[in-house]
Amino acid sequence: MTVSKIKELVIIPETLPTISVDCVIFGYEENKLKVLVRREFVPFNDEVFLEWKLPGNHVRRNEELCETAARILKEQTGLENIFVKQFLVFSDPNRLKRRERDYEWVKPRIQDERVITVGFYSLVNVIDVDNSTLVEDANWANAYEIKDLMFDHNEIFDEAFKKLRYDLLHEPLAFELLPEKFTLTQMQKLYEAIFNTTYDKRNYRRKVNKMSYLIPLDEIQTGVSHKPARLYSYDREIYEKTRTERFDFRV
Amino acid sequence: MTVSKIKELVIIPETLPTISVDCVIFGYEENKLKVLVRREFVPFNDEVFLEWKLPGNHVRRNEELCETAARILKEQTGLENIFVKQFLVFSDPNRLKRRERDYEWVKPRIQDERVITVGFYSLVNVIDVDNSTLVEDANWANAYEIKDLMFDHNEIFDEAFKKLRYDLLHEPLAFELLPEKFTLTQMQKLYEAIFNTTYDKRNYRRKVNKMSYLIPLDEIQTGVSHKPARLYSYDREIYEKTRTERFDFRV
DNA sequence: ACAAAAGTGTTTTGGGTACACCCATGT
DNA sequence: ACATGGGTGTACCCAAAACACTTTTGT
Repeated sequence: MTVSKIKELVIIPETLPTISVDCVIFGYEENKLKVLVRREFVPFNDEVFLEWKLPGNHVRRNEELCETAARILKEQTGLENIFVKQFLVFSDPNRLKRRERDYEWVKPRIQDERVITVGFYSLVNVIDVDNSTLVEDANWANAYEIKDLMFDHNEIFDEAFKKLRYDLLHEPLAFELLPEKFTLTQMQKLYEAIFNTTYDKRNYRRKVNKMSYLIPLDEIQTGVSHKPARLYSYDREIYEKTRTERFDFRV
Repeated sequence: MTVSKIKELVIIPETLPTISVDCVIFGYEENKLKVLVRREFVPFNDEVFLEWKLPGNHVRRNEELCETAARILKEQTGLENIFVKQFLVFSDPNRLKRRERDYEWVKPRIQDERVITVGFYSLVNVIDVDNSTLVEDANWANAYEIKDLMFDHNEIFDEAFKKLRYDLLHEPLAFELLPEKFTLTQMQKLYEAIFNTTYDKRNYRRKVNKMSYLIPLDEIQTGVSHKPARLYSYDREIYEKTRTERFDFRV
């Protein structure tokens, strides 16, 4: 049996040795911005440390990086067809060796001591995530209270958050985190959660009312004990047709 | 003699097999935006094709990606301490195989058929480049007339140009392309070259006069056959102290 | 009736944009 | 004297920001 024959039979496809993808998965739930972190038990010096890291994985030989990111997302949340976006590459030759116990933990999991990682971020609506498909060691942490993460993952998170905020002002990303039909107040609260601020309701509405791709539906909220709000939906086609270079989503 | 002993003696350090850096080196000369491209002679089917590509290189085992980019810049232009910035990763598994003759050419130069490349861009003032240190096969091409490049390099160039324009509106990058002391008209012409447009002189000046880190010097142009212009310099420290999240360089 | 969120207009302020003439220098 | 680019001010319009009350529903 040749080596290539053996390779074909191996279930886990071959991965590239010195490159990986790490994902910052942002979630939105109860007007709060969350981030998915994974718990790991790290044995070191006869102790076991409870640590947290971002989900990540190796890149398979025949996949694009965004496919790696989509795969990580599926593994962690069960969701498919989710928006993912690369934001920065982290290439410090010592990035895995900043704390000895982290490196001891990761050593048997990598093929080369040098691993360059490409950071991706992703947006999911937490209510779409079936808690049974969320892997057991995953946890939705408050984005404003991220604890110490392993390796350079705090840095990766910080860069992802910066990029998320920038992109939200320049692309219609918010609709990845909103339900199909949403109220303007829901949209406003989402921006407030991500930018950690508050906006004036009237000014906010004046601004978003200029967006032709925000479609007011002939439908209102039901089951709320106050005046029901009008529902809106996002029309991607209108956005694609009418977008201009300089447009931004700032309010 | 052990393998590791041999490795120590090899002059060219070991490089990572599946990752490379490609550089889009922007230059500015005579109010024109240029890009450095390399000429390659590509033998294929008993013919020799003259082709062009972006400069690139493998990543050494102990260097950060930005060090790889700086090394490429030094090799191509002789310049050191130049601004470089990563902008996007290109990971199409077939990116080297889009044209058969390109792949035949590159095959003996790579360690693995799959190479993911990280795009960096860089800014140099072409008059700083000694033509004797510019490598022979390099050429400053007009950024608006880029010919067919090898592999996915047209795509890499397009993305670099997009990112350059974005960054120029949000960071004080222009000063990387301007001489130490410059006139406001020189600065305006630079933006006009990069954005391929023209601006109103009075409005442009009103805008840049609000930038506290643009220092008017007690010095004017000499040797020009018209009213000599005032010279300005850029004060990085003032910029760092006074920059705000939302500021932009749009005019 | 009350609680809770929806929905709506006006004023002020500052920035963007459009536009034309005189000035200082070298030849 | 002339050619060349340097340098300046004003008017209009629109967007940003600050600000408070009425409406509709469920309980």
